[in-house]
Amino acid sequence: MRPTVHDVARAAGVSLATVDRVINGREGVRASTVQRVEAAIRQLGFVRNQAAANLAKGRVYRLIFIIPEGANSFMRRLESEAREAGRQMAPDGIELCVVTAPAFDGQALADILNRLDPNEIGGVALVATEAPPVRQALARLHSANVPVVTLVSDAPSFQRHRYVGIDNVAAGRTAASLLGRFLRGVNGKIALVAGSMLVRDHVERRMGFDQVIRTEYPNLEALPVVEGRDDRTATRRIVEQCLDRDPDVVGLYNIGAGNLGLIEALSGRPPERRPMVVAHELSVHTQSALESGLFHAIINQDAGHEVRSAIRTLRSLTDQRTLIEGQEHIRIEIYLRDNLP
Amino acid sequence: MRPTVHDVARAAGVSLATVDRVINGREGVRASTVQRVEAAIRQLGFVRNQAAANLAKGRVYRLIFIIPEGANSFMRRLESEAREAGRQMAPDGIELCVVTAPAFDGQALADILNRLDPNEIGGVALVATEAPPVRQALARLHSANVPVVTLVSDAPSFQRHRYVGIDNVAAGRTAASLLGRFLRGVNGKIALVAGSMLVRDHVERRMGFDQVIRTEYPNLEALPVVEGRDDRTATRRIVEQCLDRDPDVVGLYNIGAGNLGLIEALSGRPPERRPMVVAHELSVHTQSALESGLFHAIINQDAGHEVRSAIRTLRSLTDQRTLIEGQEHIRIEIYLRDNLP
DNA sequence: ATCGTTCTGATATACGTACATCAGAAATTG
DNA sequence: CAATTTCTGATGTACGTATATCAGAACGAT
Repeated sequence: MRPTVHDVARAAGVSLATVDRVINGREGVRASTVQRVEAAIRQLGFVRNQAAANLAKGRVYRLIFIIPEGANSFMRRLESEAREAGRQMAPDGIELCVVTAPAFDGQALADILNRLDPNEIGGVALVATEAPPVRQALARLHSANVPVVTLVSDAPSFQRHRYVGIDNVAAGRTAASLLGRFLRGVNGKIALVAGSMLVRDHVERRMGFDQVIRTEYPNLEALPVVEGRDDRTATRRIVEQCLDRDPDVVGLYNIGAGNLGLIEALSGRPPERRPMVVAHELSVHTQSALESGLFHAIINQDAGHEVRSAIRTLRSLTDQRTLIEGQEHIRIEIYLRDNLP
Repeated sequence: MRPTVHDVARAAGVSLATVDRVINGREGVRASTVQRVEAAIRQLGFVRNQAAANLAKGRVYRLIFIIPEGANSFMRRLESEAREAGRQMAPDGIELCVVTAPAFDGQALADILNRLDPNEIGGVALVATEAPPVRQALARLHSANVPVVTLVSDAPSFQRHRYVGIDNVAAGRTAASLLGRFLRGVNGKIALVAGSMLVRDHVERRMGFDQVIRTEYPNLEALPVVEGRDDRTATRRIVEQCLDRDPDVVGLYNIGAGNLGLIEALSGRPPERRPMVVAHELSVHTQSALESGLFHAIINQDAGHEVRSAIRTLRSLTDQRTLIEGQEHIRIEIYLRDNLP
């Protein structure tokens, strides 16, 4: 049986109340006594039983998840995973509140953050837009000691405790390596489609992609990015234009969302005139595009994993428990037709 | 606040004791009363607070992990992850006991299983060798209602509650697709190296690999498997022989362990005479082989994830709680130099 | 109607921790 | 040395559930 506060009290020769004061950092204990208690804790290897503590406190971890609105299927996935996780975690005293915010709208996001009462909440996870009001709102939460994690996309200026998401530069490099390897011995151009180059994760992916293509695949040339605003019809149109205009396009990297439009554009072309395609985010659509050979690889980040990792991170921040680092690392997943889940 | 047993008792118009009898399936309650209580539970949406229940029961989940001995670095990784998880989970009332068994020795494994007292343990996770005594030992545990999960490799004849590991046929297919794509337009042979074709996961990977190469890459021909018994020097020797003998070898798939020997064999050859290489399991060695360009892709399963998934699965089997399926799926991870963790 | 069963209620204790109260001991001050 | 102030101990209650005991109620059978 693991040692309890009672054991600590006995070992230190003090009362339960004193042990409690020491453990919870309350004042009114002489320094020398504190030392005796701490020595006993170390010696016995006492670790607080968090479940019992939560029970006694009647604690609920009230966590807020803020996710962009709109048709972006990854964000919708993230939202539904968050709601699902909220349901699953309720018995463990986690109350998860999922909120949506207008996409790409820094002020709206900041308003939501500023309306949060630091005393009422146990943590915030958000997909952050990079804008001054957001930075300020995050700074406010930070100074009020509210645990905060950013999801999916990060910025160095954000005051947050942790970023939960993939390394987007590495993701771009990975896309380039896949296309480069798949197009071994082929000369030609690669079309790049993004949602918007105003979004940091897209910029970073682009950067990583260029690095690798330029230094390692001289047979390939990356064309300037065309923007589809993560929108189906817009993406379809620009992809069609791009492929029609330039017959040398042998590869395509879709940096953002809008995969539905991309699939439509590709299906409309004869198989021999389709490029090698790498896109992001697994969904029913991209998955069947992989299976049918329209897409050749998909780079994915696991939305469910991100949500659960964010929850664990926020919880451990309020509990001051240490995390299992390996469990919280979000992988850059590569899917071919053969290793689909 | 979530409803408690007290609320249920009040709503059903019965006492706390009766609610307890119903919830824990104890006898001594008239059928009509049981129905009233169950109705109240449904109506209030009562869910037992597992933390409080464990506290009251003083329950410890005593779990046994059985992992093969030997130099196989994936198994060592699995072992250390299990021990680490055991340390981390101890505060949550999980007592994890990690045991090693002689590799490829069905009888020894069965002996360990048969020595386990079903009343003393809360679950077993094991890397199972396929052999009759093992089957029987698993059947015994099964009939004693001990939760059991198999790790890494599965067999249809095993009586277990769940398999925690990757789909090895799909892993083989994935390896073939990678080599096929990377060797676009190249004619030649592919060397296959396995630990032993007596091990089921190796056989399955081989099967998946052949399926894809034969049907989709007529330019490539898979050579017969050579066995390196997951051993460093043996693997080195057979790889060297194989590459020297056959200059047409343009690709190599290492199905099992023994990556150190493979790396040595490859380093000893001039760069232009090295094949395209896909291997299994990420480690410091395979990782640096990827980075230096000796290996071109690695297929991995996350040992830490497998261990934690096994623990969650065993726990939920004794608690009768439902799992989050998405969290328990073990991915076939593909690593290139660019998406290393 | 009486007896013996079978249910049910009331009540208490326990798990490990948090937190509050109050009395008394020890240290510090004048 | 007395008067404070600061520290410590003893004790009780609470969280939500499990479990045990015992008395009494409702029930079935005779």
